[in-house]
Order: sequence, then structure tokens, then C-alpha cells
Amino acid sequence: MPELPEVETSRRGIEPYLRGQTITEVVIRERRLRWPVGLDVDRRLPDETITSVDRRAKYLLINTTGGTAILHLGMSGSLSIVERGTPATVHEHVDIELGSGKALRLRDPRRFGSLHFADDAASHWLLKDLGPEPLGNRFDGDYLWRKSRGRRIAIKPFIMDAKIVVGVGNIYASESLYLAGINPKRAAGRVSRERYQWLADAIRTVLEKSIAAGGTTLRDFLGGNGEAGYFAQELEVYDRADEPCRACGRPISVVVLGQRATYYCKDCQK
DNA sequence: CGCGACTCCTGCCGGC
DNA sequence: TGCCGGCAGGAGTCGC
Repeated sequence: MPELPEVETSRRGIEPYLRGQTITEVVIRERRLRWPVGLDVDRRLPDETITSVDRRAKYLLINTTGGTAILHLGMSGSLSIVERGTPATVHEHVDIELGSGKALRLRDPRRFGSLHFADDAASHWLLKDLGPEPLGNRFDGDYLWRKSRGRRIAIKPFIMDAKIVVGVGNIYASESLYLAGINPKRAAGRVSRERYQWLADAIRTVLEKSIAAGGTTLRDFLGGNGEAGYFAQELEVYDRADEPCRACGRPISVVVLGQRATYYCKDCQK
């Protein structure tokens, strides 16, 4: 579910409610997320004050005076701000209660998300080996080109590998390759330096446009403020199998790459 | 090491 | 209308 734009939209939605607040209590109704929620989460966070809410890849980092909560939304996670004590419905697994009387509530039906506590988030095992941020300075076409030399993996799963670059999920991988005119099945090592420049630009453009639109609305995503995003209507290929390519009119094709549905135009992407 | 398959889990949609 | 198979936005882990 949430890709980078959805996580960033959630971050922006919740930060005004969290920054400066003291955590009064962490209520965990279900510890069985992707990894069991450790006792340090509910032991260490109370009485600490939230200094900022950051994002690294698709992880939300709730920084406090005494450590960081590392939150991942997985495929089905979403966040909301509720009044403390609001009865929880099914799949609402965690509340981080605040001095303001409100609480940050995590809902995650599939429980592919996660919640960890770390004294130093950057050195946490989930984060320490991640590749560069696609919207940051360390990411460009030359970087992708260097990393891809000798690689036989298809370019689509290549750009979805978080050790290469973070935050490019299944929707935006298809969209970026369409924008760059690259066939998603092409071997990563057989894409030219020039075409990687186009691709890096396309990834940046697609992610920025989606963030500006508040993310993509598909099924159960809601932003931190409870409002849906509007990027879905701008998708060129994702979930548009057999519908006409908006550039050439040929029906959009689907292929499975790395166990993930991949959408592309056979005429516009070579 | 690189690559592809598998896995976790629930909800929902389309087809019969 | 109801049931069932298949698929879903992630990503770590395992086997070859």
C-alpha cells in the first residue's frame, strides 16, 4: 500500500500533532506485526518529548528526547489522529498517546508493518544498509548507471531494490519506466548512461508529483489527516491493463517481474 | 554474491 | 446471493 509519497503524506499529516508533545503512554493491543513489537517501545517512549517526525525510505522516524520510534506501514498500514481513549476498532493495534489528549493510532489489517525503538535510528539494522533517497543529492543517473554495471536483473526489480535506491515501490516503478521510455524487462546492465539520466529524472518527477497530490488513493490508504490522495487519476500505466496508452493508443500490457505485476506500453517502452 | 522464489496476513473483487 | 480463488501498494529471508 503506502509507497514513498503516501508515507511522506502521512508524515506531513501527523507531524503538527506530534512535534513538541510529550508521550504519556504507548498502548499496544497487538504485538504480532511483521516483527513482534518489543517491550522497549512501550517502556522507553513514555515521558519523552517528540522533537521531529522524519522519513527515511518508507520508514517514519518519530524522534524524541530519549530515542526514536521506527514505524513502517507495510502493505496495509495507515495512521490517524484520535482523541485519547477513543475505542479501537479491529486492526487498530497501537496508540501513541500524547500530552495534548490526542493519540497517534496505527491500523494495519495485514500486519506487514512494524514498530521498533532505537537509541540511534540511522544505525538500526533495518536502516543502516539502505540506498540513497531518490529525492536527495546522492541520487542521479550516473549513480544508477554505475550500480547497474554487470547486473542481469530486470530493470524494474532493480530500481525497487532498497539497497540501490529507496522508496520506489510497485506503482512508481512502472510509472517511472513508462515516463523514461524503458521496457521494464530490460536487463539493468544493458541500459545506457543517458537513459539512466532520463530514468532518474522520471523517478524524481513521478514521486514529487505524487507527493504534491497527496499520494495515490488505492483501496485503504488515508493520509495522516484522514484525507485521500489524488494521484491515482494521473497514473499512466499502473493498473491500466488493456486500456489505451495515452501516448500511442496501444493497449497497456502486464507482465509479472519479481512476483509483482508490471504495467507498460510495448510501443513506447523499448 | 546475484537472482528468483517464498513468506508473512487480511480484505476485497471478479467469476461461477 | 454466496462461495472461492487470486491478487493486493513491502521487503526480509532462503535456496540455488
